[in-house]
Amino acid sequence: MQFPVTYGILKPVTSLLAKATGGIAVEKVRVRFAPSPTGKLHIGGARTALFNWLFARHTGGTFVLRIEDTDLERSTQASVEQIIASLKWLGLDWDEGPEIGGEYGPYFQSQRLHLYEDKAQELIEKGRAYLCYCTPEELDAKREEARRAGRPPRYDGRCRNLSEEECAKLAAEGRQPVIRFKVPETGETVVEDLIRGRVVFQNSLLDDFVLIKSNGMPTYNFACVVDDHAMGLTHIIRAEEHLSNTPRQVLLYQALGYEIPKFAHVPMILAPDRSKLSKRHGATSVEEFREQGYLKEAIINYLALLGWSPEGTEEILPLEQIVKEFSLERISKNAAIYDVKKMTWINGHYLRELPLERIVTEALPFLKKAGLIGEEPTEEELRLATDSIALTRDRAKTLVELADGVSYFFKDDFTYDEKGVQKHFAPEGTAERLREAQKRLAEVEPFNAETIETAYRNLAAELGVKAAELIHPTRLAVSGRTIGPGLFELMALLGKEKCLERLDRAVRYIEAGLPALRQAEGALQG
RNA sequence: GACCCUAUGGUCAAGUGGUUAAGACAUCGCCCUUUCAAGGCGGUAACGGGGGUUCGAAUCCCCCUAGGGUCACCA
Repeated sequence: MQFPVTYGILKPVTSLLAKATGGIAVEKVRVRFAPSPTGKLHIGGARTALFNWLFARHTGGTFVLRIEDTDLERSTQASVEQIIASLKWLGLDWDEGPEIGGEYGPYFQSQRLHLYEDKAQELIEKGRAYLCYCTPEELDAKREEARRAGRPPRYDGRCRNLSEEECAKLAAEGRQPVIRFKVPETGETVVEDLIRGRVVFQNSLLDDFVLIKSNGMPTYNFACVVDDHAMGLTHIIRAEEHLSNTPRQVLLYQALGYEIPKFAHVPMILAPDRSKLSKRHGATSVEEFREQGYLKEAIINYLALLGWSPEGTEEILPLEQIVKEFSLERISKNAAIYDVKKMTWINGHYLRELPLERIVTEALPFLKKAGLIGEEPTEEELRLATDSIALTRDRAKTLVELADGVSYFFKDDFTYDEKGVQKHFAPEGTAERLREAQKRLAEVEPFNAETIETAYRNLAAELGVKAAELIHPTRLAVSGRTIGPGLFELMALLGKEKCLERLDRAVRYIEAGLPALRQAEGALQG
């Protein structure tokens, strides 16, 4: 095993700030998000990152990003890039970490291996750790045996007191040792958690866990402690799944003579079936939600509300407000089931409240994907996109819906909504009325929402029908749909020429296709 | 299985010994209306169960139950 990278000063400094008032030393907050790059950033991870980020921004502290890539099998460069891209997209910027460095770097654990090696060596010298030559196969067998006998599957500590000769003998067999921590056999370890309070664990229940694997890589619990200390972190805010690991880490802090940071274990986010989030629950990664047309504002806002609550009753909160209000005290203790419906509602809110240009920018990729505009949109396409989105965004909940909702402004070859045809095209006299409307429309000048509406209302009066009887079939004729923006604005944007064409097409459609449809219906009813 | 955490409507969640137990999403109804949204108004719906403590428990304690988490050379 080699340790190719040298890193700078790893000083365990906790920057102290003397408060202007009274001279009380106040520790400057340093927190981190430490994902392992074994997949995309899922919403649980994003929420943990968010809470850390919020806490840092609220307190004027430092937010560190550290990549825990010690699992050689599962870590990938692609995941690193994915996670970084998602964090950036969400706007969760870090003050130290990959791409920007910092004085406590490097920020990839795979580049800090000799630190862990040193610390493990130190523990061995202190008599707090030892070499263990048991093979994974032997351990598996023992675990299995213990399980069958109904005993807890703990490591039995058989290598705890190996002599040098014994070690040499086992090494000669070609065994690669791991380094294990010597857990006290008695006593208890207390975890003081900012959210859970005081949690006590019996040391006798813990076994001698591995610090350094036989391939030279550190385990999570070890690397985590070494780095959290080396990076001067003051608060460890992470998901509750780590609470049970914390006594091991506390033991390590003590053995290494480190000051113990403050812990805050935030509740987990569960899938709707109450189980841990996984692929089978549909979209769970930030990237997937993005692809489904969610805005970062909505995701952030929703995630902030999962496990944390503002003091007031308003739930739609701009990020600045959340930063201002955020506090660890208001984080709840119970796991939360995420509810896409609520996030979708929030998304809809931002879709109609954010500046139009912003929504257009966000929507463009979706319009391209839907084939509505080209890779390099023309001036004309951009104008139409902006205007159609302005008309439509109030009714969309996601960018995907929005792109779908404006599609008929860009494409002529839409089909008519089936139920709409039965309801609005089938009635006797519809073709005639549409023909009449078309004629009337041809004379409307200028062609704007107001003039169109006047023409329609007048025509309805003359024909002695309700305006709706004209409006509904027209909507279907010009958009293929029964729902959408106000018809007159829609037509104005579409332009006279297209409206006339589409009305004509509808009339021909009704005249050609509907008799057959009516007959079929008659046959069914008769 | 052992250990740890948690427990207020379908979901999020306020609440820290005395409240008609907030609010939001969802859902239902009404209004507005050319449709659909949005918006407005209103409705349905909760303290898991059992023991204590107390004049008084959603709030404190114990037990049970349920859910989740951890028990790896994964993180």
